[in-house]
Amino acid sequence: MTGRPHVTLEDVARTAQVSLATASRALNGATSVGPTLRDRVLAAAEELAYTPNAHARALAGSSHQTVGVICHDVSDPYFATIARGVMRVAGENDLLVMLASTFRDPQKEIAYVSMLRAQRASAILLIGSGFEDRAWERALAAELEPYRRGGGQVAVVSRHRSLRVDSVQPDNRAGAADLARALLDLGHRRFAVLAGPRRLTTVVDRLDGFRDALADAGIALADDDVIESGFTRDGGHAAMRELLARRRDVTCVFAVTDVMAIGALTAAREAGVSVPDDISLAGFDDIPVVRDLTPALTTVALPLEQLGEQAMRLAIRDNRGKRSRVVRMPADVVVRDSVARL
Amino acid sequence: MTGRPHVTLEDVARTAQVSLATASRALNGATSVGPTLRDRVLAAAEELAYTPNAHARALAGSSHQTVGVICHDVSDPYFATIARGVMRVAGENDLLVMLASTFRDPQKEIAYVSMLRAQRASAILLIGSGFEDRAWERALAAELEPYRRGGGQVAVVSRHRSLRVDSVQPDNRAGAADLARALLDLGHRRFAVLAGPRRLTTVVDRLDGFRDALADAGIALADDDVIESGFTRDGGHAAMRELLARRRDVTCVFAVTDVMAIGALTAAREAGVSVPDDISLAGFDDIPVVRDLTPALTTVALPLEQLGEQAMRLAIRDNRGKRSRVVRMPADVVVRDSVARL
DNA sequence: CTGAAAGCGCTTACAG
DNA sequence: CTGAAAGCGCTTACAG
Repeated sequence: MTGRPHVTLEDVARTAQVSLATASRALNGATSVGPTLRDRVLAAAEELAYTPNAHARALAGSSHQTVGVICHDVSDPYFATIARGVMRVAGENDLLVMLASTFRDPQKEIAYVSMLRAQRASAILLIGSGFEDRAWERALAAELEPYRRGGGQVAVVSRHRSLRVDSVQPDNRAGAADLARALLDLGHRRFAVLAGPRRLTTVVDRLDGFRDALADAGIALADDDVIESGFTRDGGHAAMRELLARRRDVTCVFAVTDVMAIGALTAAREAGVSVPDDISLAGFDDIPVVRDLTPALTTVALPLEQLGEQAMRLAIRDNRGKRSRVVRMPADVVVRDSVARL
Repeated sequence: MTGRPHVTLEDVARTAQVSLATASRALNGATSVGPTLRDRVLAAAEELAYTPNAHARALAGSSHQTVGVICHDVSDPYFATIARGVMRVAGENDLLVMLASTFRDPQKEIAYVSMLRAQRASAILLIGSGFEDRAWERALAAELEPYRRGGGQVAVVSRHRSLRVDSVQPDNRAGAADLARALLDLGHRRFAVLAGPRRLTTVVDRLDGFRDALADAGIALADDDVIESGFTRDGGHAAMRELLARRRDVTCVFAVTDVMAIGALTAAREAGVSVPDDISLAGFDDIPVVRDLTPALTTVALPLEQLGEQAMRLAIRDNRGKRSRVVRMPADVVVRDSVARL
């Protein structure tokens, strides 16, 4: 820090000609302070443009008004929409949010938890899929454990295999199964799935739900019918290109996220393949923009903003000692124009 | 904070049987500490899962590794994309970002600056349009002034009339003018504009640029040709509905942001009006998803991620004493399928 | 290279 | 109602 030093409580106290304690009390309103002195303190603070030092406050034992939120990528509409819910609840509770983007690097996730721990964030929210990776899970737990022991709250959105913390669980598996059944009802029998990396629990859950429902109807989804690609718009685009190049007899494609479906839709258009006339397409999440696509995308709707709101509420409501809470969120199939009835 | 108290440096020092000073030095690596003692300290810290208290560090005069970022709405693709650039640079510099969403409430913007000031964030970034409002500007300046005096860095993206701080300026005016000329070249003569609230500087700049370029070509844009609406997808949707209801002879519509254009596109589709066969449509920003729309949207491309990166870089590179820096960013017209040649 | 001690800016019992 | 003083958990001259 360069420049003139900060104005401190001491400056305010001196200007108001009161003790440090009185200045502190007057500013915090809590304990009673005589009106004369209080006004003098307030006036002095105003005049000096005083702002309390949050670090000193936190150290001295007052409240930590910050929470940490870790997501994979803020610019992904899925996270951006969840983040909106998080920010709203945070704002309502006068909390400051420290938001970190891991850019899907598991190591960064752990590094950020560590930083947030150092900041003594009162809560840490992990938004987004966990990784199916034992070593990573252990390392994450090793950071989270002492954090919680020190009184920190932890809440996650999506499934993290071995983390015993409060969580908001979108019903990925059931939603994908419902989608499969809806598509079967429309007459589809030959499917392909555009999937993200299988180390992501979300991918695994959706894929399993979809596959199992098909199996229940006597339809097998071969490994070959699942194209694994990046968990992004470009990943979906590439996967769809690959699928179309193979020229298979697929009538319906399920992209495990809307973002991938968006890329897939454009890939189809570029290849001169009409959706849904030549091939049907469905996604998952119901991010805001999918109803503005042409055709509007059939998908499994998750109440994204609520996911964020709920996670934040879990983190705010202390839950010491009790066992971890789980808030399940519904996943509802929304049929739009991107799927055809056969 | 409930639960067991945090592990402190003192615990580490005791465990390692060294002084507080030595433990501190060993952990920070800076000053030299004998290898034996250093190893003992590191082992103790590891064993106790020690994490330094960032508040104590900040108070004691070490570095503040946090920066504050204030935007209107994280879930808006425009901000989300800019935020991506911000997060990347922050990550590269081991900075933690405190992100606040004002939800377009000017008062909240000021309140957040105040909170960030209290946190002693080393820099504050204001992302997004300023408001054309004298009282608000004064109040904002009243927070920012003492912050900067105390050594805080400030950088903004977009124009803020009276804030004399470092800024990243997308060329809204010139970009809109270029767009107007491109549309004129395609043969359009009757235009309408779907605008956001005029108290936003971004709206004013784009509108003025567009209008002036038309005027230069001898075409007047009547007040009546400008429909003011919300700065959102739904705002664009409503504005387009209104325009179509008026059944005017407009051949081309300019929505001042892509997000509004997306809503407008759907409104047209719902009304059975074909874009671009019946009416042409253009946006501004080039958020990622617009190339995936049908038709792909003609727009004015802003290097959004770079906007965020540059702002963060300005904030990181100290600029004490020198006058405020301005980084201009190009705005390039990208013609896609949503506009027809007449 | 190592340690004792002051100080960062607050809050909060503890007295009065 | 008000004040003197201890303490939060670190860092960093200052001595040795």
